[in-house]
Order: sequence, then C-alpha cells, then structure tokens
Amino acid sequence: MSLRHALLGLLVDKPASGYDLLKDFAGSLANVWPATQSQIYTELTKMAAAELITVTDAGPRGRKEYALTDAGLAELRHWLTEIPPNRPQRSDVLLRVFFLGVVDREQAREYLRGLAEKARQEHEELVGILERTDWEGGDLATYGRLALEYGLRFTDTRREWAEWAVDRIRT
Amino acid sequence: MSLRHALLGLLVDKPASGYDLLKDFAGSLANVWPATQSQIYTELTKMAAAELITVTDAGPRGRKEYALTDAGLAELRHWLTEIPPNRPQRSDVLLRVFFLGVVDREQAREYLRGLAEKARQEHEELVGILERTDWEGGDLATYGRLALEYGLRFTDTRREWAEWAVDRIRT
DNA sequence: TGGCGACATGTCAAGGTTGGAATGTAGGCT
DNA sequence: AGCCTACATTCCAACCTTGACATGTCGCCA
Repeated sequence: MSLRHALLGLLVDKPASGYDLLKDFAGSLANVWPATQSQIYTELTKMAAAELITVTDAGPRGRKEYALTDAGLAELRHWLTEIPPNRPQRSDVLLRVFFLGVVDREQAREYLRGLAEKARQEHEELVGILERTDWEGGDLATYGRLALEYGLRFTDTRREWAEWAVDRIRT
Repeated sequence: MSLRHALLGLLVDKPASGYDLLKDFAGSLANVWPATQSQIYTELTKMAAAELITVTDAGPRGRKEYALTDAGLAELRHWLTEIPPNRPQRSDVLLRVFFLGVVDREQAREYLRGLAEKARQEHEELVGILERTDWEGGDLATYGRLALEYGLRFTDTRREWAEWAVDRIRT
C-alpha cells in the first residue's frame, strides 16, 4: 500500500503526470520502492477517485497533470508519523545463505565472494551519486542525502560481512 | 517464487509435514522469509504435483510427511548457484526518510530516534539468539550463524546511521 | 467421559505486483 | 511529406501474499 504514499511524496514537490512519476521511479526511488508503469497509472486513477490528488492540467497526447489535494497531504503526513513501519523484510540472499550446506564448500565460498563483489559495486555506484549530486537544495536533497548515506553504510557492511563469511568457511 | 526453495531447503535436513514446516517459518526463518500457513500448504501441494517432493509417511490426523526427491534437490542446487539473487529491496522505512521534509524537523528527528531505538532492540534480540543457540552442529548451524551475523551487523549499522541522521538535522 | 489444547489440513476472497500487449500523439529531423 | 523517437495512457493475465474461515482429530488430564 506504500506505492500510494510514494506517489503522494513525489507530488509534494511539484505537480506531475504519470509519465513524469514513472521516471522518478526509474531513477533514485527505484532503490527504495520499485514500481512498474501499470502499477503507477492504476494507482493514480484510484487516488484521483479518492480525491487525494486532482487533475490540474491537461497537456498534449492526453497528458494529465496531477497535484496533491489537502486530503492527500494530510494522508501523507498521517502515514509518515502514525503508521508503524512494519513490513517484514524478505531477503532471498540470506535465504540462500541458510541453505549453502547443500553445495560444497568451494561453491559456498564462491557464492559469498560474489555477494562481496556485488556489494562493492553497489557501493561505488552510490559513491558516484554522492559525488555527482548537489546536496544544497531543499528538503528532498536533505533527506535524500540521509537515504543515500543509509545505502552507503549498508553496502559497506554487506561487503565486510561477506568477506568475513568467506573466511569463516574453512575446510 | 522463493517460498518453494525455502521449503526445499528445510526438507534437505529431514522429512517434515506442513505443520512442522509452518513452525520453522514461525521461528528462525521468519526473519528471512515470512510465510503464512495457507501459502505453505498450497505450495507443498504444488511441489508434490511437480514431483520435487513426495509423501513418504502418513501420521495421525491426516498428517502427511514430505521428503525431497532427487529432482527437488537438483532444483534447490540450481537455484542456489545459477539463479541471480535479484529481487529489488523495498523499504518503507527509507521511503519515509525521503519524504520527511513534509513534517517539521522535530517530528523528523523523533521518527529517526524511533528507528534507532528499534534497531537497538532488534540487535539485542539477535544477541539473545546468538547466546542461546548451540553453534556446533551441522550445516544449518554453520550457515545459520552466518545469517545471524548478517543480522547483527545490519542492525548495528542501522542504529548508527539513525543516530547520525538525528544529529544531522539541525535547525 | 468430557473437555481442552495442540495437531493438521484445506479453501477462499481481496489486494499487491509483474510483465506484456495495445494504442495512439507530438515534435523534430531529413 | 515521411519517419522516428519520446511522450503518454489503458488494459489484462498470471502469480504472490495476506488474513480469515472451515473442518476435523489426537492425546492428556481432571
């Protein structure tokens, strides 16, 4: 149900069409809450019906620009402060770790080395974003920076853990 | 689709009924891949139809004990080594961080303090598991230990990040 | 022997998610 | 004028997940 709130959050900044929002989801937000085109358009329609957003402008090619209503902003604030952030985290990576005993040790180490390498790569990508972005702007920059820092620390921890795990599997 | 592989992984250790597996999912595996009763029974039926598992014993109260077939073990190994671990991570926590600008700074700090506290609690729970468990046993213990270590490091990183983030939001 | 709690499975509706197909327009370039 | 790319939306089938409902049995203890 959080796709709705992600869309509301993006519309705080400025009005946008489904197509605009789709691009936001392909960009920075993809790391936090991926969503597909069909999902976004469907959800926008439902949100308009619920009067959390309204169509404020129509452009060429049937473009509809949506803007937040007061009710939408209220809903976003409510979600931010009142709803417990509680969805249990699934991790197919960790699930595999649990069952690494069914392959031989060398394959297990290989898998963990792959995880370390992948974490390293992701970390570098985030460093790239850190360097390329201007963090002076408004709220989205401020809080986006916090989210990025989370990613930086998390990928680093993940790499260290995987390297530790490789070492721990001794013959 | 990984529920299937989680079930296969548990059945490597020993044959079990749906009820037995349900308890595994309520226990240690809940942190990694939560699943409900209906999902488990449905999936077991489908897996039996696909001959990844077979009914090896029938107990009282209609209990059906499933065991891995060769095809099941092969499928598990295949998934472990060949299939890229790729489901994108959703995080409603980070999503909220992105949009913290819509509430005032004190509320934002309060939210982050809550995250730090929650991370601290989770960390302590994991420490409890670490201390209460015998890590000498077979593969499940060995690799379960790796998964636990991941959790320990992750919750610690998360707490540090949240504390850092609180400090960073200055008036 | 009566009842309770744990054992044990099956089914269903509702909603979220994925991925793809279908459809069409506007604007820029050649 | 014709073509291509980017813009822009809608619909759908399939699958996963959640949570609830339904059904029934076994074994122990009072």
